[in-house]
Amino acid sequence: MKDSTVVDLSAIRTTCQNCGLYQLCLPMGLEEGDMDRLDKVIKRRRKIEKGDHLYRMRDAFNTVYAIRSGSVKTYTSIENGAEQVTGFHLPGELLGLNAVSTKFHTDSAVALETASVCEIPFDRLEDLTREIPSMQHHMLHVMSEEIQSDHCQLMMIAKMPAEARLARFLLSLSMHFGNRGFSATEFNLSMSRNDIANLLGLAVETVSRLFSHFQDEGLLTVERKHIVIHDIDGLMDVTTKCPSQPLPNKKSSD
Amino acid sequence: MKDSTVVDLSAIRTTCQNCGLYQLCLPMGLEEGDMDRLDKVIKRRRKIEKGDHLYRMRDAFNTVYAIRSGSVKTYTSIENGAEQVTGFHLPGELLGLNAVSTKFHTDSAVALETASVCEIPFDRLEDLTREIPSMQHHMLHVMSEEIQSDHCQLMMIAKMPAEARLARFLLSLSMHFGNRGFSATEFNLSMSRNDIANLLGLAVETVSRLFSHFQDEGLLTVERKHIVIHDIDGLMDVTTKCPSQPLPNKKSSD
DNA sequence: CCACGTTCTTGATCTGGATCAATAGCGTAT
DNA sequence: ATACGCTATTGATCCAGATCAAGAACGTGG
Repeated sequence: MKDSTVVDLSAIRTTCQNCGLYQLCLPMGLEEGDMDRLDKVIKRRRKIEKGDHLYRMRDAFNTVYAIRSGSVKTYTSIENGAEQVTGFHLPGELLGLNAVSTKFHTDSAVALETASVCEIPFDRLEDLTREIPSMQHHMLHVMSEEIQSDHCQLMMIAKMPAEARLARFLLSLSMHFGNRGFSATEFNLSMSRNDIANLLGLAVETVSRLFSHFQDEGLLTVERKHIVIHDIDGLMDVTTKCPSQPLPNKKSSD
Repeated sequence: MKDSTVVDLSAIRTTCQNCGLYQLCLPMGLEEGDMDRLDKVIKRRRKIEKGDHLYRMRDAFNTVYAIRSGSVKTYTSIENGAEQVTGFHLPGELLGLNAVSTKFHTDSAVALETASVCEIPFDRLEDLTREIPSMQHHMLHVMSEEIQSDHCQLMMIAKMPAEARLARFLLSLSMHFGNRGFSATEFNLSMSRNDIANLLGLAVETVSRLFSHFQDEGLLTVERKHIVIHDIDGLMDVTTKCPSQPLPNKKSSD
């Protein structure tokens, strides 16, 4: 369904070099020779259908996944069966590294839509990491980025009101799409309202109401999964609407 | 300013081998020879007074810190001046690694009481990491642990009621003290109520009330900073008091 | 010693967002 | 088509925990 013509597929075998995502993904910053070595350990193009799991909590950890297309949700489940969404992941992102310390996964990863991923055996990756300095740096880089984004998420849930959380979520999606060459103002949500609510620590109903509210304000148009952002700056204003904030330079009315 | 006095400190110079924390800290799992190499790059025993900063947000990142004694709070500040506490850190913990991706710190670290830390230049550490496989693994280990604890924290703030959060916080402190050879049931809090509230995403008043409440229930005795836990199991029960939980075996009144 | 600032506790009130409830829009299997 | 299940929207009510307010306990410096 992807390359439907008669050409032989081996000739057009994808490599990191022609992946189009390589600047966002693992090979970022690698020299050509090193990229070839990486290429050799990667099992490419595993196809994943919506609802399929890349891995599940408690599975043994031996593979790292790079998303090529589609989107993936990660979540952890708690004793009592409740579920906490920890993130939505777009092409170019690396998944699974947080299991290094436990040797088994502490979260699950499920496709939100048809997706394709590259699989990288972790032990082979660790070898490479040792041999290629910039690769080592990159691994630490990826993990420290994750820590930072978690801190940000933490702060958001702990301190920001519901509307600011949703606004920030939408802006972050918009930015990611923009970075990947898609429209930053018009896109489809691959996740349900439920998943969004869960990620943001809100109830579904609240998310739904907020979408309607944003639409009433003229900030965006929402039709089910389809979003068109009309006023990025307006959304950013919402982001900073924290109760504890003095907001000295706004309107100057007082 | 490094080796200033006349007594010869070298005789009592601490090394990782005799640190007592080495099983919790960076040298964990290293062989003796490798530990010596690590020893050589570590600047030991920087003394930190209460309120002093190890580093501040936006500082250039070039050093990783290992806590030897005392305790340290990490926090990020948001645009508007609000502050989000991201963690309290006890002896044996490694600080600063999350700045790898940005090359500058995205959080600040301040001593909650007099503390001493080891400083490790990151570039030297990265070299070592490349040369000592188990060290490389350990670095990833430490970071993935941090990610997991952040996910846990996220879940807690997003899904658990106030009392469960405080109970979990106390149990986690208790466990950490226990692991370090101190009493798991009697200890002093080095952080203020304000800091606790901030970490847990609550108001100070709520934390204060919960302490009183726990005391009324006979779970613990609290006198300012001094805590004595009387009923660990009871506290654990509180931890699982989530509203979304069916709790079939509770009272059976309906 | 007392004065002043900080941190903590406790009580009274208020509110953002959860929960409950009902309906509407879609998807998809028969 | 029709029926069933799932997801989303919208309204009405409720409550956990925030906010406001007032003391009390402590620390620190004169």
